[in-house]
Amino acid sequence: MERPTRVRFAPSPTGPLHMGGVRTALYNYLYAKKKGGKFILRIEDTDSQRFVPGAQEYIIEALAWCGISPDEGLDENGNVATQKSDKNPFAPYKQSERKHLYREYAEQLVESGHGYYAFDTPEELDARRKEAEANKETFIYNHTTRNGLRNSLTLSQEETARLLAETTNWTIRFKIPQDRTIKMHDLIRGDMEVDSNTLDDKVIWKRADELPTYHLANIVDDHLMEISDVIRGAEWLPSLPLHYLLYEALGWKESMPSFAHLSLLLKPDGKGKLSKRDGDKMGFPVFPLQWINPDTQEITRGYREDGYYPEAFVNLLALLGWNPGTDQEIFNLEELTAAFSLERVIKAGARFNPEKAKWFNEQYLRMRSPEQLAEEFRPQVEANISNSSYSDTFLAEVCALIKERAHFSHEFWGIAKALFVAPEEYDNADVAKFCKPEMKEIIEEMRDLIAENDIKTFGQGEDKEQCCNAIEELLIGRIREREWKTGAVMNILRLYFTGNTRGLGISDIIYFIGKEETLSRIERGLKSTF
RNA sequence: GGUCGGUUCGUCUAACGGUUAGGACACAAGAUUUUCAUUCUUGUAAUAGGAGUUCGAUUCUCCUACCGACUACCA
Repeated sequence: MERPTRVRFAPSPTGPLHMGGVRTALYNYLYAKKKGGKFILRIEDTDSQRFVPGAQEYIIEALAWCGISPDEGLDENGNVATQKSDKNPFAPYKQSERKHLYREYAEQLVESGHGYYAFDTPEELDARRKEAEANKETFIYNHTTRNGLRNSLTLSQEETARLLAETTNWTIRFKIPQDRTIKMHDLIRGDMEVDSNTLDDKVIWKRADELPTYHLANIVDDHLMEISDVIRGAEWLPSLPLHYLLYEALGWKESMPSFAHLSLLLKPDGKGKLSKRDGDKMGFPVFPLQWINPDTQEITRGYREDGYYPEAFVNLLALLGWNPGTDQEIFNLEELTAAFSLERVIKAGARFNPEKAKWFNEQYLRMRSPEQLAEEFRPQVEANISNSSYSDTFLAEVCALIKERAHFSHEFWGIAKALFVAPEEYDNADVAKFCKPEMKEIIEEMRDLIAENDIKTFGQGEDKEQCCNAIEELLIGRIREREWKTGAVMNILRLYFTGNTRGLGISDIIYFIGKEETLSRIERGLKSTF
């Protein structure tokens, strides 16, 4: 029986969305699109203690930047939907606004014997755990211990009723069945089984804030929202047996979604999973967007602000733990959708490699047209030159020349600066190396050669290649004729043009700066270095 | 400690039980170039260890080691 594919990404608004979270969202999105289904966003804010202002907005913005916007969950204004509509039939999509729903199911579990009221305080439980630890035992809140604890199973009906009415710190726990082997299936990992006696009677509802815990809210909402497949991080694998039992106890076993658990993203070096600190330490972002901590105003860098294209970010994330089985590495979102399958998701954790991330961006940068790049470049030019009036064509031609020298478009100014402004100083080591006294006359002759000839440069009607070829023939022609060393001559010119002897080609520079500026820079160089 | 998951070049990964174990990033060398970068060519480099099943194991089973997650009235 095929049912419509409906998957959800269900983050908790406790801070900015980590790149691992974005990957989970991406895989959900790809899976949904591949199957012609729906990708749903649900905000899981059942932890009133850990709510962080702005986190929810951050999540929405990050998904939008990546181009993986949800089919359901947001209203026309881009906020989490609270009202039912054609687009959002299961609204609200935020658990705090669904809180009235959960208690009913928790009570249902108590009535059917799958749950009970527990009156233990956190301190009491903590003491029990410490005690067990001291005796080198493991404290499990289950059939071996629950009968010795304060709950509706051990207390009289009257006492239970009294505590229920008079106190507010009780919880509802799920009663894990005894001596069961729970057989589970994961779309990525295959079959697994767990002995129910190793499981804890988890809290599923808290009287203190009248909110469910993750486990209950998650199962109830996935059921109510008719979720067909749950694709989530591997950190949830240990709770899968509990979730199986919850579906069973609620009578929803038949419509239980299938599960897929994604492996974690690991640190580039060392041990453990990728964390915010690694990014700070090693100089790469861990978050899609910049995040400003509302309490401390501390700024955490993001891929967007670091100059990554969203396409590149999505591409590199997709290949971290999944591959198409071919040598293709560059995919746009449509191609990813077509190629994606959970069967090819890797079981092992993927170590993130910042170097490869840069390579991906470089690939996308090269795919962009000179005109697109010019748009990105113009603000840099304007920031460095007041009243600049360079044409789109000029900037586009510059971008075409320099695009292969950059990983990011924000590097453009640094690479192309010499095409806009004369160097302010000359590299001392280069001067010492190339500006030998005998070169002075040679450079003067080159200057005169340029001055005496009709040199076509940008905007003079001919295309760049023709102009540059002509310039090169003129200069190299003379150098050959006089049997000078090409490098010795050209590097001095480059030094005068750019300030050092590394970088752009001489004829390209002359083409862009024009004859007048060329002569002026040579003149100034001659005066300063001999 | 307990439960669960994982393990192929430094990294991401490919390989119906039969391959000289392939590709990419990074690195190195060479070629090209007026320099740098690009580009091209080449190279270094891996099946965690041990048993077993099999004619044959990276692939299947078990054990060991290591790594990770979880072990909250957090998600």
